Amino acid sequence: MTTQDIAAVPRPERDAAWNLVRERLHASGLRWTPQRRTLVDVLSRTSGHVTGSELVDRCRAIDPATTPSTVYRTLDVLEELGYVSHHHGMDGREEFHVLPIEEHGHLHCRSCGGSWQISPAESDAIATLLEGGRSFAVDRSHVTITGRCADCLAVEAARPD
Amino acid sequence: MTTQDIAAVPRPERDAAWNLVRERLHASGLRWTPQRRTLVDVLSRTSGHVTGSELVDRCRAIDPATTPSTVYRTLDVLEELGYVSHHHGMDGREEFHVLPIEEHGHLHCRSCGGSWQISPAESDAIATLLEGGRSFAVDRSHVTITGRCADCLAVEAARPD
DNA sequence: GGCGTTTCTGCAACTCGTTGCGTCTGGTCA
DNA sequence: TGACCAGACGCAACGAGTTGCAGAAACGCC
Repeated sequence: MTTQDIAAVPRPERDAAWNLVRERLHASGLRWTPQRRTLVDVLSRTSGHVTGSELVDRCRAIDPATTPSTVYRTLDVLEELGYVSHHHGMDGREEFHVLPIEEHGHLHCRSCGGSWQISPAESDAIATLLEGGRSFAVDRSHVTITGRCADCLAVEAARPD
Repeated sequence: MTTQDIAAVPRPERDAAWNLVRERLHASGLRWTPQRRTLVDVLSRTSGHVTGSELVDRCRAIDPATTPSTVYRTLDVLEELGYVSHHHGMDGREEFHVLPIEEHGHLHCRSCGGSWQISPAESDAIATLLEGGRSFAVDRSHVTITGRCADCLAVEAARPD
């Protein structure tokens, strides 16, 4: 695993955003260390969802001395700065979502494990619906709904079981 | 396999429902063992939400020889029979919900960890909203929305931070 | 460049939950 | 009553993630 081949994602603003990480850390009195650089490096080449252990693995590919506790602690810091967000998948594993440009929720298929985004408008509608009757502020970026996707439904319907 | 058989059971007959567990197991070619009796015993005296490890602890209080793997495997079986349902809390821990009389989702406060039920009507509205635009069958009993409850919001508002 | 402060790291130990495997036993049939 | 066998059990090892602590090092200051 190396610098080049990961997803050919980067929009210009995205790299710019990542370059700001160091400054943001300094501004908060936090430090810029080789270990954090490694993780930011990995994250900057990642799009969509990754689990915590996947990130640990990718960091180890760059620096084999990487330890899990450092990665998870750095992820906490980056989450506080808004560079990643996390939620728990169906199996309870942590899933990190890199650079949430806009707040959105997720649909999660419990059969195939697939994941799709819920549009901000839909998250908003759900939040409004629930907030209407009670005093509760819905965290719009944490809306995760599980069920079964079209493909898995088709497979199940086809199988007489 | 669904919750349908017990969904119609009124609350007074809850104990009766548990007495049926043995028969339901037999009907499925499964066995009634002392370990399962212990867990069913614990569950029959539990309402609302419990974590897996809490259940292990309570079983150990009755039978100190209880092992976690047996408890979790039995919970899987009971979930398949519809006697419990589980979802993952904010911290990724498993949370079991005993005897889901009707399908409902949850509101979860990320500050205090509190949990409230979402009415079936609301779960339904959310499901309808999401299923409208796409091919996806929402699992209505797994709708879990996080945010902050009124109390925690008040506390945060009061603190100048 | 050297120094002091404070954050961060790495390790080890821990929790929660899962899985593989050999052994045991509940339930059935003769 | 005894034998059989699939299902269940207990153990041990594992994976993901967390935490406490002692030592390392980033960074501001002189």
